Amino acid sequence: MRPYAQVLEQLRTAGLRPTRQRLALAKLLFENGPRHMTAEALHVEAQKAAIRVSLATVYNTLHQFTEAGLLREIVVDTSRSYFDTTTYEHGHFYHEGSGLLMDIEDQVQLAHMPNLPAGTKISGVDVVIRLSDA
Amino acid sequence: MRPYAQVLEQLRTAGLRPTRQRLALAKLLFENGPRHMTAEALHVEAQKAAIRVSLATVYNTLHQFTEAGLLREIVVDTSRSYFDTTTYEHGHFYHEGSGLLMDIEDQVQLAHMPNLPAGTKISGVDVVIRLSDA
DNA sequence: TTCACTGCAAATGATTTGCAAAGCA
DNA sequence: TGCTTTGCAAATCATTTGCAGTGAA
Repeated sequence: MRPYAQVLEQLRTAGLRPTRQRLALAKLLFENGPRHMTAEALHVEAQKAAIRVSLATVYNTLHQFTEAGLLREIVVDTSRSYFDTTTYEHGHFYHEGSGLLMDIEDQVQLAHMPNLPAGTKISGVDVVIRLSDA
Repeated sequence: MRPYAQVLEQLRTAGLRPTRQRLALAKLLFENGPRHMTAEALHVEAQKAAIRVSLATVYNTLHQFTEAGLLREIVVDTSRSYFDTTTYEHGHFYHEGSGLLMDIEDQVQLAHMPNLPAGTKISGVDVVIRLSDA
């Protein structure tokens, strides 16, 4: 539930114009609580909401929002990209059967951080718990 | 450094014939310590070793070995699949710039396991520490 | 003799890109 | 007016698949 003003602000900061398509997609993404969307799914949802936007623009917009810090890309499946509206670092449950991706609400932390290879620094820590039906 | 006999044994168990291509690829994969390979990289390596094998067969073989439990697939990048010769659960360092994937030697465990969604069970826990140059 | 296996080339599917038309500052 | 943005269709790229030929039991 990110406020409209914040979206505008971040678009402006990123040098992105608040076009009809970007605002409409932002509304779908941010006015419904935390979400995990694929480009295809967002496009379908836009169509249903009678928003005229091409799939190419959905892809562009997702990447631009990610660079602007409004979204975070989550890698759980080689066959498609997921974008998460929750941008701080947190773990995920991934249900392989359904393709459903969920935030892990509890704090998941590593018991201890391993030593890094020389000359490197951490750019992110991904924790994915893969689920199947019990 | 998996022994030849074990590879044969696991191929037999999986109902896979020990063909020239499978044995040659197994040798490249398992006789050089722990490795993380993409299909493309393994194909190039095979060519250099004068092993005649098509890219399609490399793909088939990687998947068959994975199903047979000789390899584990690691998801770190939507643009390509990595296969790990170390099959027990362990974390990875992924260097985004170079595409290099490394095992984390220290034991990385979660500080505590979160509650799972109802009706699900864990099929795997992936920990990936993304690295960039310091 | 049969069924598995391989290689080739074509198909696939998600994503990206080139470019002309349309939109916003 | 001048730079962005969009949409379409074509291009890409890793991966998969159809199928005829090859090989192993």
